[in-house]
Amino acid sequence: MLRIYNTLTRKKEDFRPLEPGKVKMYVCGVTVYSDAHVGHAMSALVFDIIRRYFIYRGYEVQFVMNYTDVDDKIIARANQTGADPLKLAEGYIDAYRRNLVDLNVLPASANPRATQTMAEIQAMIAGLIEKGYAYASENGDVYFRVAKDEDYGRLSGRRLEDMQAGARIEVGEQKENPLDFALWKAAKPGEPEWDSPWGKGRPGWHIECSAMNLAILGEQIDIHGGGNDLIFPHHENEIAQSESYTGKEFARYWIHNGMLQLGGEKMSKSLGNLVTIDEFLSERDGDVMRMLILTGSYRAPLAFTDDSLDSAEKALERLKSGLRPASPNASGLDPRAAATLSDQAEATQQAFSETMDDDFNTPGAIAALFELVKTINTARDAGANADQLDPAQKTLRTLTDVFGLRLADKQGSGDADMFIDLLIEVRTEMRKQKQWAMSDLIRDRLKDLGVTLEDSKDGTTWHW
RNA sequence: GGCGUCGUGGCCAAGUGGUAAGGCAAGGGUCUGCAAAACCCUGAUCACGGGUUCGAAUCCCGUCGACGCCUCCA
Repeated sequence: MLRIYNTLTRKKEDFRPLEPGKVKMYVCGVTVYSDAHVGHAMSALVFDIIRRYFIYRGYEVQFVMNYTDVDDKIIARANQTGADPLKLAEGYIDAYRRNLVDLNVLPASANPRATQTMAEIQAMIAGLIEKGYAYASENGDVYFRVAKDEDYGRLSGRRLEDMQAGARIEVGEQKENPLDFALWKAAKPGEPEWDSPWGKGRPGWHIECSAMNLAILGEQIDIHGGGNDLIFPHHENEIAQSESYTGKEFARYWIHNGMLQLGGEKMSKSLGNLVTIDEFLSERDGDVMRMLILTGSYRAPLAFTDDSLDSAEKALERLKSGLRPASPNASGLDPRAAATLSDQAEATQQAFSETMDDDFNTPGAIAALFELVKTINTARDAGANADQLDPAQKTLRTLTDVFGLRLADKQGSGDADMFIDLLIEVRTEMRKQKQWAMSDLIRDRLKDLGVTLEDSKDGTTWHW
């Protein structure tokens, strides 16, 4: 039984989908007003891994991730640069899409955008007004009436009374209660605007997610995810809107990833302590970021440092070592010794699932994979041939696929392979004649070109 | 101040009642012409102080500390 830590109850709970065998999940995407950073990558990767695990377990997964393509920051940014806000957003959406591809994140079932969900958003706002959960102010804003929602605050564990103290109404807002939040914002001059029953304007931030969920996934979903910085107010408000509108429980399980830390602090656009995904990928492979996340637990803060990345990179190499081919002249193991390979493969597969079932415990699951790697390497050293290694290596490949790791060699154009093989063949002859100096030169020069040779008593292997 | 998460070997980190997985780093060794890789061996009593229990890293109370949210934020 898969167990998930539910932010709503602060407990691990058995996962029971609304519909057997199917998972509806929605993850809050990004507001596209600048380049995405590795913190966004973390969130995308965490939920990609969760999604892939559901698929591995045989679920049919509907995965929706939105783009917030109209909001204050986008408008502010556009005004600074003289660009059109919607075009600006479009550009950043394209960039983020490319980032996700580079990070090997599976494409979402749907990527709704605020600007393309306008009808649904307005319908929902109108419904909320009708039910008394929202009101339009004189200036054309529409606010959600927090006091009308008895269990407001249940996700973030806050009580309205506690929050009243520090809350203030900004100049120009016409709220009944300082904690009321905007569903619709009246347009100011020069801003993107849409017609509505309340005058020209644009949606507030929270309503788009509620409307998109309703439009694409329906009134109830299994899993709602996002960074834990969204718990309040964003997800709290989503619950308030959706449940007030439909009268039904919105999401069964709320999953939140921890924040990526740079210099001991949360990486964020407002703090400015960020590394963009593009910057990261120019330095290291996307697998490294994924591995970093896998070696930590998704709910905890994660340190993004050179040391932690180096460590992740090495760990990745270690996983890859399990996939290296048998030695060219392997003599083969006796059947009994070979059986330990398939035994371990089976044990690993089981340990993998058991561990992952416990709230996606990736560090534990990775540990299981390392055990398999060790068994494979030991067997290879002992002379296992390709056929004997195959089942265990297939298992390793399958399970690393579940994590979305590509484990690809650095380059490997393919065309060079035959020449490298030829060089090795020649070098092997030289080594037989003890021409060490020339043999070492070939090895060194190939190393400079990124090709690593490894000699063993059973022959020479190479990898990029 | 309120709400929440957390504090395990040099670093990262699993483990939520029965005497501490795994990775990285370090040291020693095997293999090897050398190198690399791989393999083997070596290390923690779990922030601190109380308490519950036959028994606690694991439950309870307190202290200290870190981080997140309480305004936009993955």
